[in-house]
Amino acid sequence: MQSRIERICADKGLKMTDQRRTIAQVLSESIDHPDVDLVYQRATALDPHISIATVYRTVRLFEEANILEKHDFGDGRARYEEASNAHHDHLINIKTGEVIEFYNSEIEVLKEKIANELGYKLVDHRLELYATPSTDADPADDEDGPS
Amino acid sequence: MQSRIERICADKGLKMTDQRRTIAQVLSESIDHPDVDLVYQRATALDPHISIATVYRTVRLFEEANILEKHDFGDGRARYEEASNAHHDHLINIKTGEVIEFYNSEIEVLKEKIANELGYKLVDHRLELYATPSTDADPADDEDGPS
DNA sequence: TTATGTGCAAAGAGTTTGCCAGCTA
DNA sequence: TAGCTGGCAAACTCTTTGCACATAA
Repeated sequence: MQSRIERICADKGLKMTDQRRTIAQVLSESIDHPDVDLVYQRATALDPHISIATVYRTVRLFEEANILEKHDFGDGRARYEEASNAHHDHLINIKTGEVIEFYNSEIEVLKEKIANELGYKLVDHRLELYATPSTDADPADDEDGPS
Repeated sequence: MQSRIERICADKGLKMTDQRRTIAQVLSESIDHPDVDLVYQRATALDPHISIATVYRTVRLFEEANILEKHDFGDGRARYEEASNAHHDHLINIKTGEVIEFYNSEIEVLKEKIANELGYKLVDHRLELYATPSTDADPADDEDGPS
């Protein structure tokens, strides 16, 4: 069974090895934003014949092929997620490290506008909100397990 | 003559050495967002008896004393600026590396609102716009009226 | 005087790379 | 088969730290 990313690799004509296939599968199945070490752990769990260097080379390859997006949430290591056509920003729960994606069109418009008013053309941007759960709010992932 | 930062250090009761005084002066006079190496270069130009380790230790000390703000603009090294009470975000000119500060109250409000709607309380945030200068020399060519 | 700061070099963390064997197309 | 790919360890960048000496208060 081809993973989503493996299919994209095939479309792009990338040579597929077992290692790349495994890493592609791991990334296709990751709904979080894993760092290289986490990808490495998940990949070696499926197939021990993968080195950390290959993970680094492969995520870079995928990033350059626009298959992955690289993020830096300020903890000194790169985190990856599958590239999506739908742009979004990130809210990082600083209690748990969990990353929540969100999109807000008003903010998107403002970003463009600010750049223009300063005499620039927006090429890229980064918006990250670092936050703690509201005490009385729904996202209760502390003790209670999900059902 | 005491630099602005040196005065703050005195207020906070930090022990002042020649090295700290020099680094404080360099940072007080820097209107850009220098990285550690640049601070080191500027400091050693004033006084060669300063090691890079001391610069690292001093910027960390100043950061912990809320004298400096540390930024990470995605190039793998930390950049510093004097802490100001006035919050602002950054636009990075990707052609030159120049950093422009800006403040937009609409964005500030939206950040809070988004976090709240997701069930979180905003603790910190980061907004960076990566942009190139508009080819047109006149920045006032956007259709929206200025704020 | 005494706690603290500094210089130097070594150590760390994350990431990249040279080289040769191994595998894909 | 030809040439790209992977494993391993060494190298690299940025940053921190152990230790002995120097210095502010």
